[in-house]
Amino acid sequence: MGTRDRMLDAAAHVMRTRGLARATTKEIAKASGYSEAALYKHFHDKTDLFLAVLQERVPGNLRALLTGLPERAGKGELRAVLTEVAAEAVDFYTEAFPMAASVFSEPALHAAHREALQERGTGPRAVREGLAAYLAAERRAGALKPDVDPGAAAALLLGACFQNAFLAHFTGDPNPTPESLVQTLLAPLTA
Amino acid sequence: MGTRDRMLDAAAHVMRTRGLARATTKEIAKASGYSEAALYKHFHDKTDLFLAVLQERVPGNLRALLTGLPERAGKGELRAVLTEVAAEAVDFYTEAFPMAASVFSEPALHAAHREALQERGTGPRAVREGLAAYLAAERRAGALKPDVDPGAAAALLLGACFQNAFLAHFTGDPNPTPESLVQTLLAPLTA
DNA sequence: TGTACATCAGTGAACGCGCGTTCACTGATGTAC
DNA sequence: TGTACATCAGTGAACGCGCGTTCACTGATGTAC
Repeated sequence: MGTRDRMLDAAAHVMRTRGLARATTKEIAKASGYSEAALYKHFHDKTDLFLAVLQERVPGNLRALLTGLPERAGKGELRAVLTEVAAEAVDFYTEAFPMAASVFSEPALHAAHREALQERGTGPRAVREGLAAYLAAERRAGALKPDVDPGAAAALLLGACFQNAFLAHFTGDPNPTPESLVQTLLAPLTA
Repeated sequence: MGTRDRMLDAAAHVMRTRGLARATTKEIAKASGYSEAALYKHFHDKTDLFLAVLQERVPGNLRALLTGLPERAGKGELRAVLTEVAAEAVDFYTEAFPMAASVFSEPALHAAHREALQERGTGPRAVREGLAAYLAAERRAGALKPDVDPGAAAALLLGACFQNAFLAHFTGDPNPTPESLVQTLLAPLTA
């Protein structure tokens, strides 16, 4: 693992454990095992470092799971797949939250980040879109009713996971489980 | 409107418009029309000021709407009520997001905030709970099936609104509308 | 093989700046007699 | 009514500190002849 990677790991770690306000160049340098000056050999400035963290240290398990979804469509696994995705999504969002918060701190960082996302055609929407694509495939396969809106369904499920992750940062109170969310999403609610 | 209120307004405004990192005592003092020193006559320190913003400047329309829900249960308005709540929730979360992000910045602020919420028995969970209570009432009234989980249903709908608000801060891409979310939530998905 | 120089990752110490905070103070208003 | 003092909201200017950033430098490794 190269120096740069160690620095990104250190930055992500400090952001998560010490809070954004404590994620200073000194603190990150110390955590990485290098000098502050070394940071500037690898990143143009602090915004550049944070931008790299945002782009390269967002946890990747969920993305991998979503990539594999298309070929699992139409095999009667709908409920299992959704439950799996929901569970993974909670973990993903829980880890990503403190990093995403940094974007509300610095308008300059926010703008640069948004631009970088647009260029790469990715971003926080990609997760929703990945799940929506899978749901559309299941609909085509006949597992979902033809008038179902895959985008809305993905938004409901992932939104609940997203908010669960946020709330978990505030209180230890229990959230609805992935199973109950999927059950409630799939079943008819009205009598 | 008293001095203290003007200061809180100014702080909330600066946080929303200039970003957390620019929400300094200087900037807030300037926006409020008072000196920095005056800030310290009304708040013990900066954390105390931020804590007050978090407690007293979270937008209140949604809360008012939720308070009025119980008496609207069992009147066949289910879909309309949910759509109204969802629309209001998006506005609420959009406004509240930049302020909530501040909590990920300072562990000390986070801890103090969490403690204050616990004491007052309120917090970000209260919204979900308010909606869940309404759904439970509708279920009792027979508008929802008896095996519906009100907590999970509230989590799905509000979670989607929460994430919509977050995503709107990143890109201008359209999100699922409140109507489509409610429709997808209520209707049976599986064939 | 030895020598002279180039390259490169990384450092310690310092820099100026803007931050949160405090100080001694002011001027307006209230109050006692 | 006039005078002397108390109270109170608010200020301008300064404080020390820690921040992000840069500087001149070092020592190890590579390369030419």
